[in-house]
Formats: sequence, structure tokens, C-alpha cells
Amino acid sequence: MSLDDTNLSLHARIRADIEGAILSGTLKPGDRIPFEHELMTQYGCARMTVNKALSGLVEAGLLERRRRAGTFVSRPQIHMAALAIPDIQAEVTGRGQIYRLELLSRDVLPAASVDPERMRPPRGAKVLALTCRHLADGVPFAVEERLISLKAVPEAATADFTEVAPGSWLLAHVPWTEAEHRITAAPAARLAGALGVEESTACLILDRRTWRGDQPITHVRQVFPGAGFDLVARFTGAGGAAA
Amino acid sequence: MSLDDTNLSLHARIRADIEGAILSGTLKPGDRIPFEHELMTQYGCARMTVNKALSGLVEAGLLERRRRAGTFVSRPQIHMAALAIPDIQAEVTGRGQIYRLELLSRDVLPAASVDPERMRPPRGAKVLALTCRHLADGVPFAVEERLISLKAVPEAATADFTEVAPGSWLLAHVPWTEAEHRITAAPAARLAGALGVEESTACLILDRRTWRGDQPITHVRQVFPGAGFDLVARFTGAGGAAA
DNA sequence: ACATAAATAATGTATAGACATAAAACAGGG
DNA sequence: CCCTGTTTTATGTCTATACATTATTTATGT
Repeated sequence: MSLDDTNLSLHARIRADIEGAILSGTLKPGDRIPFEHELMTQYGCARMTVNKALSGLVEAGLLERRRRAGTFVSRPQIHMAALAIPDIQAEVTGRGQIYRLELLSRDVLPAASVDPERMRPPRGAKVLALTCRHLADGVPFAVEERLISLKAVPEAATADFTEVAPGSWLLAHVPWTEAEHRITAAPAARLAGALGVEESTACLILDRRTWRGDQPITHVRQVFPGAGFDLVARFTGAGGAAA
Repeated sequence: MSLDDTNLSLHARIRADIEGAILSGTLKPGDRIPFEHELMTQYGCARMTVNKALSGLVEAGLLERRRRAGTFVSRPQIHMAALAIPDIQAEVTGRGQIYRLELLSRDVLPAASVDPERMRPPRGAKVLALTCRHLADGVPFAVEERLISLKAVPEAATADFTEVAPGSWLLAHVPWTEAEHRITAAPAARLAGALGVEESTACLILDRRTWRGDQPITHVRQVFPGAGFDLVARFTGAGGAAA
């Protein structure tokens, strides 16, 4: 089973063996893996050690366990992928380009005047509305329109967003518990000027909203001219099915 | 700590307590949580029980542990979200519309003539190239261009893709181990006719590739006219930071 | 003061047992 | 044949202990 006697701990080796068998296809979704008792004698260890290995794989979603029946390879149900939502500054500098931020507008709005489609701040709260342009080597890379609830993030009122991008600032300051992303395509339209493209240019639009419990924190719409950017989601996982 | 004495197991309760404290913000990223030894006396249990609770939270990415230093709330680095990649048929019927599939073209190509950007099939392998149109209530919903490696999926050569969409067929037949998704925006261009829109219409483009080990299985490019569709990723999780 | 060695304190791993729990298999009784 | 208990069995949880590992702190020698 484990030809290479690496320096892994025993439970990590058991785990790696099973994970490998699943990823290589030797074990297929729905297959039953040996009982804890069998693995225990097979590896010559205590049941807790086997249990810890299997528990990790259950947590990771590779296995399912049914009492009395045994432990089975999960059939990956919905096709999920880990989507890395990029920090724009990191994305630009990661490409070896020079990043620059421009703050195009900054306003404090009463909650009532905020489009409820974008954010539903608590009654009476104030909302900071920002428009920023991200540039890569001086060329517009993206424009973002952002709302920040000052009820949730009062410190934002005094933060200087001419140097640090609001996204990076929030990333470092405010924890969230829920997030929603919506990805669409649309023409640049009224943002064409700010992006330096034609009005009809196809753009990738990323809407992101975050909450802390019930309280909304921020909503941001980032608009990327189509040619310059794409989102990549890479997934290595349990024998799903190729769609 | 745990006011509601639910029917949870002890390690699950410890875990829930800490998870709750993180999600509610009582514990912030970077904070140190009590040592195992302290939690052990606090809950009146063995260290292994505490350890199991914490190990789960480490696996889930909520905690980080440093020997001799203690256990800390993670500062969530990259912003990840679970993205549900939709099955088009399910998406359409889920909206209460009638789904229909049209097979526009079907060819078998030698590996050498396949754009290596799309797929790198093994030498000498044949590749099935399909173009399909998905319709919702008779209106074009998406066009997909697909390559299927007949080396990896020989059964595809004889499958009837005029009824079942290739995506659904593969979903039911072929397990994968790795997948990559790339999301971009572009004008409809040469697919404008098939989609029934202007050439300049902004479209959402989803490129998906799947592998089984090193062997490529399929590549598909699905093109959605901008107005008709969006991808949604919802994430409830560990005290990340609001970007 | 500075490099080096020893003590310390936290997590990491593992053990051998125990009892709990739930679901499947098996038995009988109607 | 169906329904109902009873037994079996694999996982679920937990304990008390032991030693390993490693980064820090403290002590020590130059």
C-alpha cells in the first residue's frame, strides 16, 4: 500500500493512502472502504488512529460513514469548486505590473437613499459610498462601486482610501460570516469612460456582498473589461463526474 | 459558555462554542484561544476530546496551531467561496422553463488538430468535438463547444447526444479528479447567430476542463448571453474579512 | 554582550481499553 | 407475509496515560 515510507505520521499515512486511492480512481464513489477494525490490523495500530485518519477525510468530504454499515467514498453531489476571489492589487502586482488606485468619488449617504438591491442597512444608519478605479501600469484595470455600512464599520468613516484600496482595507479590518458573489457579463455602458473602453465592450461584473450575522457590511460591484481579466477556480477533489 | 445543553457530543459542543465565538466576533482573527490544558479543565474532559474538537476546526480552516505558542484564530488569507457550477438543464427546468437541446455539429478529430489551449490529448488519441445549443422555452439560452477525449471516454463515441446533453451524460458516466473553471466576459461574435443576439452582445463565458489524473477528459466552453444568466456563489463560513 | 546549551511548555501522536448508539440482520409470532 | 422484538456489528465518543516534537525561554560559559 504505502511503498514510500515517508516521514508522515501513521494517521496521516493511512489518510494519504485512502485519499490517493480515491483520487486515482482505485476507489470509486459509493465503494466501501475496509472497516476500522480491518485497517487497524492492516496497519497494526489502535482504532483511534484509524478513526482520526477517517474523520479527517469525512471532514474533507471524501468519505461518508454509516453506523453498522461501514465507511464509503462520497458521491460528490453538486459540482462545487473553490473560487478564489482575487484581491485586485495582489492580482495586478502578481502579473508584474504597477498598481495604482484612484478614488473617483466619496459620499456619505443616509440608509434610506441606498438601493435595497445593493444593501439593506439598518434604519438610520449612514452608508459610505465609494467609487474607485484600479490601474495596472497606468491603464484602467477595473472600476469598483462600493457601499460600506458605517454602522458595521464605523472606522471606515475616517480611513484614507486614496492609498489603500477599500477591499484590502476591509480585508485587514473587518471579519464577516456570510458572503455572496454574483458573476455576470454586461456592456461597459455608463462606466465606459472610466474604463477607457467603448460603451458596448463586454465586461465581467463581480458583485460581492458580505454580512456579519444579519448586519450588512459591504457591497461592491467590480467591473472588469472583458479582455483583461478572468476568474479561475481550480478544484482537486473526490471522484466527481466530468460535466 | 454553553447555555443550551443540547444533545451534542462533548467535542462537538466544544467545537460549536469556539466556532460560535469566532463567527460572532467574540474571538477575532489572530486571537489565542485557551490552551488545551485549560479547555480540558474548563469542560472537565480528557485532552484527546479537546484535541479532536480543535483538530476539526483546524481542518475547517478556522484555527491555526503553533507548537509551544498555542492555538489561534486564523486570519483568512485568500478569499475563497464555494461556487456552484450549474447543470444547464437543471438550471432551466429549475426556472420553470422548458428545456430543449439541439446538437449543431459532431466531429471526430485527430489529437493533433486540437487546439492545445483547449485540450492536450495523448498522442494518437481521437477527440469528439460537439457543438450544442441549449434552449429555454424555445429561446437560445447557451451554446456550448465541447471536446471529449475518446481515449478517456471511449463510450462517448457511440452515445446519443441529441437527447441527453453531453454535460449530463458525462456527469453520470465519468469520474474526474481535477477540474478547472475559467470565467470571462466577451462579445457574442461568431456565436451571435446561434444565440440569436447581436455580435456585440456581452456574454458570460464559462470554460471548464476536467482531468482524471494526468489524462484530460473534457473541455467545454459555454457561452451565455449576458442578460440571461449569472453565477452565484454563496458562502457561510469562518470569520473571514470583508473584501 | 553574545553565542550556546539546557529546561520548559505547548501541541502532535499514539495506545488500549470502555461504553453508547444506531442500523442492519435475524428471529418468531401473528 | 408482515410486523415486532432481539441480537449483532460498525461507528461514535471518551478516558487516562505516555512519549515525541518543537519553539521559546532561561541559564550558562566565553
